[in-house]
This record gives sequence, C-alpha cells and structure tokens, in this order.
Amino acid sequence: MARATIQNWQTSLPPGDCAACPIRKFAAYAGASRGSLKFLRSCRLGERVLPPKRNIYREEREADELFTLYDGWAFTYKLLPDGRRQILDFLLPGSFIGLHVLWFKAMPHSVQSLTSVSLCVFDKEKFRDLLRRKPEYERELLKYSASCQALSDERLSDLGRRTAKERIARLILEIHDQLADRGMVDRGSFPFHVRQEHIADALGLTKVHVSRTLQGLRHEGLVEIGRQTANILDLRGLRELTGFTERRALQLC
Amino acid sequence: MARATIQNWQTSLPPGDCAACPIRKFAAYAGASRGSLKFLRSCRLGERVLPPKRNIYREEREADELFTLYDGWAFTYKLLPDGRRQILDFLLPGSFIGLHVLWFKAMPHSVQSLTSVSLCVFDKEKFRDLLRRKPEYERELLKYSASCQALSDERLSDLGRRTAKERIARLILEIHDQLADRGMVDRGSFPFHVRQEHIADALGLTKVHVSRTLQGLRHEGLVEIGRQTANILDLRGLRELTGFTERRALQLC
DNA sequence: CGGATTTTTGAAAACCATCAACGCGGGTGG
DNA sequence: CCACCCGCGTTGATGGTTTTCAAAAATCCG
Repeated sequence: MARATIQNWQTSLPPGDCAACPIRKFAAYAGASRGSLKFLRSCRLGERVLPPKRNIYREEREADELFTLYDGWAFTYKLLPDGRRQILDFLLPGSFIGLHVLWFKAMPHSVQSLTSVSLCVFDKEKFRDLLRRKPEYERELLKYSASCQALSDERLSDLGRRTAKERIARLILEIHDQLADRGMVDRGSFPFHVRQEHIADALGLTKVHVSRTLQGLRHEGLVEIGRQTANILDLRGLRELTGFTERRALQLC
Repeated sequence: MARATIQNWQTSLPPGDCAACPIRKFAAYAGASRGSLKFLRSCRLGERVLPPKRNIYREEREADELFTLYDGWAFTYKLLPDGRRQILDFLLPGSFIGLHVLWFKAMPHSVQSLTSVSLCVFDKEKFRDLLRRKPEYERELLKYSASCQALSDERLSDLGRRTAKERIARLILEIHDQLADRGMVDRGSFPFHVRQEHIADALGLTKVHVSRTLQGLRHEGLVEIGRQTANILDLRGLRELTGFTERRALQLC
C-alpha cells in the first residue's frame, strides 16, 4: 500500500486547462476547436490516480463516468465464465475510455491499469450534453471510433490468420509505432509495461509459448524484451517478418 | 451470366422513400427523425444490384460511395500478402457499409457479396454534408459504431480464447439471433448463405476442420447446416455450449 | 535476505493444419 | 436428355504448432 502511494507520485497529473494539455493531440477529440475546449473542461469531474492492477470498469456493470488516459498504461479485456481472459487492446496515454457508457446499460468489457495511471474523469450526463451542444465532438469521436475499429480488425486478422511469431512481432511494432508518434522511442528502445502473460492473453496464446517465441526473436537478433522496456535491434527485419502492411489504410483524406 | 441476371431479379429493391423502408429500423440511422429522412434521401444516388462474389469495396483502394445493404448477404474481409484471408464480419440486411470512406484515404478492408445483393447507394460528399447539417445522424452512427465494436470484441474473444466448437456454435447463434430480430426464423430454421470455407476464414480455422466440427454438432443433435439453410435442433443445448453470455451488454440505457 | 511474481525448461498430449483423394449434386453444354 | 464438370463437402493419414502440466530458475520488492 505504501508502494501504491509512492507510485502515485510518480504519475503526473493533467493540467486543469484542456487547451494546455500536452497529450490532447493524441486524444479522441484532438481536432476540437480551441473555443469549445472550455465546454469539454466543464464536463470534467477532476483527475484520478490509480495504482497498477486496478479496474477502471468492470464488464457487465453500470458506470457513469468516462475517462481520458493521461499517463500510464492500461488494457481492456473480457473474461469467459471459466476464467479464460481475452485482452482486447492496450491503452496508451491519450486513449479515450468508456465510449460505451453513453448508450449501453452495462459495459461490454473491463478495463484495468497496467502501471499506475492518471485519468481525466468526465461525467456521463455532462458529456452527453457536450455532444448535443457541440456536434464537432461527435464527429471527432466517430472518426476515433472508426480508426479504433480498423486497428481492432488488424488484431482480428492476427488471431485468425497469423502465426504466433507474426502476432508477437506485430504487437511489439504496433506499440513501438504509437510510442514513436509520441516521441517516446530512443534508438529502438521504449517503455514496455506488458508482461508475457498479457501478450499471451492479447494474442490468443499461452504464456509458455510466448516465452519460447520471444526467445526465438531474441536469438534472431530482432528484439529484446526486458522487464519494463523493449529494445528493437532490427526494425527492418521485424517489419519484414510481419509482411510490411503498415497502416497505409489509416491516412486521412 | 444468364444465371446472374436471373438472380438480380430475385433481389428486391428498396423503395424510393426512406420513410417507407422496411429495413430502416435495423439500419445505422434507425433513430433518425422522420423529418430528417428527406435529407437522407437527397444523399442517395440510387440503388444497385450485384450478383454473388462481387466486390463492393477493395482493401487499400479509394472510394466515394457509401451503402446500406437492403437485401442479401455480404461480408467484410482482409487479405494477407500470401493469400490468407480473414473474414471480419458478415453483413445482413440493414448493415451500414463504408463508414471509413468518410475520413480515410483508402478502405482498411474489402467487402464482397455472398448472395446477390441490393444496395442503397450514397454519395460520400453529400453524406458528409448530411452529417454536418443533421448532427442526429452523427449520433446514430456513433452509437452504431460502438455496438459494432462490441460485437467485434466478442469475435476477438472467440478467436483468442474459444475452441473451434464454441466458435462455430456462437457464429451460428449470432446469425440466428440477428435473423430472429428480423422475423426470418421459422421454428429454428433460417436462411444461411455462408459456405464452410467462409466459416473457416471468419473463425481462424480450416475448412476441413469446420466440416468435422459441424458433423460433431450434427451428431449431437444440436444443429444442421444445409446448402442454403441452417436448422437449430436444440437451441438450449447450443447456447449452453457457448457459456450463456448472450448480448446482455448491448441493452440500451 | 525472503516471498511473491515472472520467466524459463522439459516432456507429453491435444487440437488443429496440411495434403490428397473421393463423393455428391446442381448447372452447363453437347 | 444425359454426360460432364465444377463447386462444395467429406474422409483418412500424417505432421506441426501450440497447449498442458509440472517444476526450477530468475527477478523484483519489501
């Protein structure tokens, strides 16, 4: 518990003013006009800091708050009745969390923190009002939702039609590319707060097989995964392994 | 070719007036106000009929039309460079097709007809205008997009964490439930225009293994899949097999 | 240093893929 | 009208990828 407290201090808080928010350009409402940001701010209930392994939402439960992940990592997942877990997506700073609460009685999935996280908290009803009064947010969210869907379709192709090696290589590259956008990659090295068990549950594998496959990638000199960091040794080779197809489809008109 | 022509005639066309459209209540813009339907109608370029196995979109290509599937079945898919195919979703009457063209330079996936289909065709630019002028359509589409995402997350859990038998049972039930909403199920029997190879490519299996698994389900007296129809013999048993978890999460607030 | 978490290793088995051949039926063409 | 062909489903034998189970080693953290 003391540990959690310490970690809280390591996690930076979002500024009070959305216009000054450094991660806003990665958020769902990135394109919102400056003038409308004060409406966004009025939906904010404040910020919240959570230690690792805490649930932000729980599947099949109601909720009346939405979030933007400001700092830290999290993931969305579903649990089968017998305990099998499917991780749907990893969430990095800027991710919009909880779109579903706007219409659905219960959340269709759970969300859990991976590191300590800090969140912007929005009130459901106020956010609904925001959408009614400022349609530009609806447009931004719709675009955001469509691009998330495209990423999710890529993951579906991974699970359905790619080998374990390809899946793992692509997951590492996906995280790499997202962090590179945010300027968080230093000569192939970047933070990597995902354990092998998370990789397994995201990619439909067992942790044992993830361990073996990761060793394979290391022995081929492609990538090393350390405790909290990843290090891509041969970006070219890693991309070749995955068949090149890198997010051409996501360019905007 | 004569065949294709004949099939065209078997496919019914949507009415000119959206307000009179019988499948509108299953469409993305189901909740649109009656008054705004004339704007929707003004986006329509007309209707189009295609024979089976024709592409409506092609991955990585540009497009300037959107569609609503009025009659017939289709599916969305992605192709890997070496020919492996992943079917992302099956589309039934009412499905909105091509949300992505509103923002993205290229389609992130392909769409192909399974039977002969008839489509309402919308112009991209006019549809963009519609969204600007009638924000209620944006809201409806956002809700639609969120519910599609929830279904897609279910599929991801299938591929990642369920056995072949569970996956197939759930796919059949998903189609059953959607058709039941539309009143197209008659004592467990319903149209089923999906070949075993499509099931395989949707669920990350081979057609051989789908064949064997389907036989298993038949021998257990659960379900029979014929040429163009499915027949659920034991709905209770089939649902039990999948672990009950039936779309509780999708109830609206 | 000790306890919990995470990763690694090994052996055996399950599940599913692959390959190849055959059967069946509906539509086409002779 | 019948034979043929093609698409689709079935079957069997075999092999590979991945899982399972169990235990040890390594790492982290207090």
